[in-house]
Amino acid sequence: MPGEWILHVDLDQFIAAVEVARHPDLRGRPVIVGGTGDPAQRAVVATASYEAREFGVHSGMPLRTAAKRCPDAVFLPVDKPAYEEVSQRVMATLRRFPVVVEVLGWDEAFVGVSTDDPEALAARIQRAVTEESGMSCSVGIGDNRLRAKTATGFAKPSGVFRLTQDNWSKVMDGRSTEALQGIGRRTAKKLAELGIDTVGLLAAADRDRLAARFGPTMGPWYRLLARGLGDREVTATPYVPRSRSRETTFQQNLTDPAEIAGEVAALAFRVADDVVAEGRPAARVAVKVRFAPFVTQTRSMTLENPTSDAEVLREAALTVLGRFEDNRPVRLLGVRAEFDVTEAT
DNA sequence: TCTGGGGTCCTAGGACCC
DNA sequence: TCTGGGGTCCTAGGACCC
Repeated sequence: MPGEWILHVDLDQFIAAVEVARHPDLRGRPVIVGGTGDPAQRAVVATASYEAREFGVHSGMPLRTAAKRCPDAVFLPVDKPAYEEVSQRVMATLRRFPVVVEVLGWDEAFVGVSTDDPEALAARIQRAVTEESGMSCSVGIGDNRLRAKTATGFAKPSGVFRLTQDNWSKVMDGRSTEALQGIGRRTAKKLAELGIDTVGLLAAADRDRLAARFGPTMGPWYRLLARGLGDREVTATPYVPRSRSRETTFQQNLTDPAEIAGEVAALAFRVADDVVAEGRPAARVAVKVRFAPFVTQTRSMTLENPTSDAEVLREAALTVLGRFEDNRPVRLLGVRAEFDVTEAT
């Protein structure tokens, strides 16, 4: 009987790769994609090519900072439709194999498969993706989702790596807890304060102590993560979104209340379009305000009745906006619609 | 680090109800 | 009701991921 495997397929430097594929003269040069492509604007790096990463440029970094670190880089605007198109082509390639494909985002997917030779399948997938879309990808092989996804990190760029119960401890125990998907900088720091600064120590940590510090769900879950345990299920069932949101950071802070209200109304209309497209009514409306210098607050309300009506959503957003008391300059505004979670059968 | 945009899930306190 | 315990909803915020 062939073994059950999970492959995590992750496109290398995806956004930068799409740009290089259509501008071949950029190959080998530091390419940085983000915002409108103007490094003087308030925006951050969406993706940097490996050449740009050599200069310490990474995703999430302000474009301004990226420009200082790598002044010779080519800066390009984010072109969502272009990335979506390439992404769909790649996913179609994956679906052509006798596997279950679960799409996680533009540039990654889980593949569930029954095979005796996952490495051979990974290599075939890499070849097919490159031939059909010009993208290179890395593949993590695991006996569950967590291990497959973690393995991908060791496969980059364009390689294959297998992580299972057999080698998890050997590979992971000595690493920082931040190497685990789900543990970020903040949690790693809190863990370190408890004397837990490696995956191995977290795997052996006391359950009750973790629960006392991080809550009954998160505490014990961190311990499972450290042991490499997790879900094995891969499903092709389309994901049902919980919310839709739109937000904007302004190049200049807003101070005029009428202008702020106007922007919130405009965002509410955009969200309403998304709600209509989703085909399910919104049950809740939230407004997010980031005041200068960088203080973020949210206010929200549950609607009397779920609705897709743009006017009702706009009214609700403005009502919620009225509940903010701060009147410092506004750097960002956002509107989110939340759907009721319907019980799937 | 003068710090985007679009998401998800968990926690915790108070309201409210029985 | 000088007052318990449990369940659930609402709201705000935190953390994380790509």
